[in-house]
Amino acid sequence: MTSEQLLNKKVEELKEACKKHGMRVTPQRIEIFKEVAKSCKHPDAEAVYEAVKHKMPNVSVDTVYRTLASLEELNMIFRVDNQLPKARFDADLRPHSHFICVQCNEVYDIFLESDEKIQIPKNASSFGEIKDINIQIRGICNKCLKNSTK
Amino acid sequence: MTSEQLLNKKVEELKEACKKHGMRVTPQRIEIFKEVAKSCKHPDAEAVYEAVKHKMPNVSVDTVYRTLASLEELNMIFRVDNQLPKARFDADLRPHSHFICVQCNEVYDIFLESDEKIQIPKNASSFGEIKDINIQIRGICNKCLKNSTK
DNA sequence: TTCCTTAATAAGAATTATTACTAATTATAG
DNA sequence: CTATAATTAGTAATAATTCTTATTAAGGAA
Repeated sequence: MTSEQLLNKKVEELKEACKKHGMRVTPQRIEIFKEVAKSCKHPDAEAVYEAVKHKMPNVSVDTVYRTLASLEELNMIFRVDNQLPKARFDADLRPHSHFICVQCNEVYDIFLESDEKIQIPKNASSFGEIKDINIQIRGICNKCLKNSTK
Repeated sequence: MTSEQLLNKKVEELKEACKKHGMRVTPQRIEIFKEVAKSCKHPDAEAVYEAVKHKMPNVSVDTVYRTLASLEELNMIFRVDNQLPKARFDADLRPHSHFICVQCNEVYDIFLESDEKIQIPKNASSFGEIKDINIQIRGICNKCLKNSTK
């Protein structure tokens, strides 16, 4: 399946999710979702706004923030846990972790190998009902390492 | 060792770290650090400010933010990865994870049992140089679960 | 001890990210 | 076709954090 087809499939999922929750399928919603879904950059709200503006010059900042929030409620996207001032979004729902570069703030996806499995700490469930688990690895990415040795 | 003694020990560590890095030991630094170190609440900057104000009524918001940042540089405290608008701080340097309640935003420490070990995803190091790893479990804490069934 | 350099602080203004509001307009989905 | 959810534009509010400038005080030197 090409990335184009994969994206279309995700858009279809979004449409269904909207209908299921009595939300209208609007071009803005589609575009904003596609922007997050097609990027591996884990964009922030501003980046999404800038990108969507190319296709829809009239889109408003407000719509982007509102839409990102509703896509999150639909569980079509989620926020990446980070220590940065801006929220970063991810539309890849497969369980995975993130490598966050402390220098350039780039966020990379880390997928586990087939024989690996995310380990939930034994006594985690003693604190309450678990919804999800997030793992971030912080460090300096290869790109930044390369630049600093120049 | 009492918690009082433990706190004093940590303060001594801070003083040494300051000297080592050519940073002055100021009452504000001590107080702000103690406030984070003695709490298990993972306070945000505002909470630290409010608490410190009781002892030092003239302390400024700015000093709290600046000091928290420099304590972080000294590796005496760190930020808890979260999706909340406010940064939360932790002075417990022992490796541990966090349970974050999505309802009340409380942050609980999760320590691994002696036979457990944090698993770093195999291909994490392929992205760059790893500095640290963070695990958050998101869910609804026992307190909130109890309140919602009432 | 006193002096001196300069790091650190206080106070409040400024900035940044995000959210909210208004009212008029658009366009989805039944 | 129609009811109304969603959007736009523009502005305002808010919340978290950072900057600016004058002042203070830590800690080394005399």
